[in-house]
Amino acid sequence: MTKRTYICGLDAAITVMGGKWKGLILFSLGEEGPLRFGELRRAVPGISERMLILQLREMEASGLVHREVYHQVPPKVEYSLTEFGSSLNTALAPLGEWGEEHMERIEAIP
Amino acid sequence: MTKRTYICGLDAAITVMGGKWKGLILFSLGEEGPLRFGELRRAVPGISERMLILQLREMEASGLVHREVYHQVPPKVEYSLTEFGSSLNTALAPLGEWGEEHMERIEAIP
DNA sequence: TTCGGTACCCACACTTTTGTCAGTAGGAGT
DNA sequence: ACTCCTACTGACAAAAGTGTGGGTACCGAA
Repeated sequence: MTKRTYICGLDAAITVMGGKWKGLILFSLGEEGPLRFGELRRAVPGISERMLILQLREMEASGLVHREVYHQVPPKVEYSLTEFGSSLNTALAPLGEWGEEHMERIEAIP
Repeated sequence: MTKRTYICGLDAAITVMGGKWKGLILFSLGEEGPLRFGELRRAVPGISERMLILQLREMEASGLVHREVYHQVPPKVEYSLTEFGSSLNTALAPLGEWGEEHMERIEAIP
């Protein structure tokens, strides 16, 4: 949130995909296409409703995801990746592969 | 730090490169080769000594960086990427490029 | 004897992030 | 009338992250 300019591209990228969850949300939306709130919640195990909403709001504000409201009862809201979000997702792919490859080693760290 | 298994590779990767700094440290070490503590501090603008040390300790424990002590006075300690750290750095490259490409858009977000 | 330079460590306080547990709207089904 | 369903919202507190200002050790130089 500091108004200064980022020191490099990686810095900027890390800022937009913030904490622990945004990457996973991006990943889920990329893999499974548009998802409604409840589906997304199930797609990202361990996240609380509150966290999911907060993250989605930020990602919407960043232009990473699109929020489509269907005026129904009970309510239905669908989240999907924008072009921007999709491009981030692509850039994130190698990182995901790296994680897969070194999964055992990473799990042994704590 | 939770002992459960990660839900995907991206999850695992995000865990090892933790917060805001580890990616930048990795990047600096990758670009400028082995660096001593003070040099690293200058290479990552805005980080405090305390943070740098904490992050380096964690990264050492994760096997991402190697710490080489030279028994001199005044002290000299050099940090460098391990193979493991280097591979993460490579996987991080596309993310850095993405950030560069969309820098303006990202800066306009807050 | 005092000072400079390097790489740290420690205690404390503050800020940000994350979790928990309630509660709301409003039409449909019973 | 009452309950169910979904997507939220809000208050509160615990946990994690981060900054600040000090201190330590060591040896050589002045």
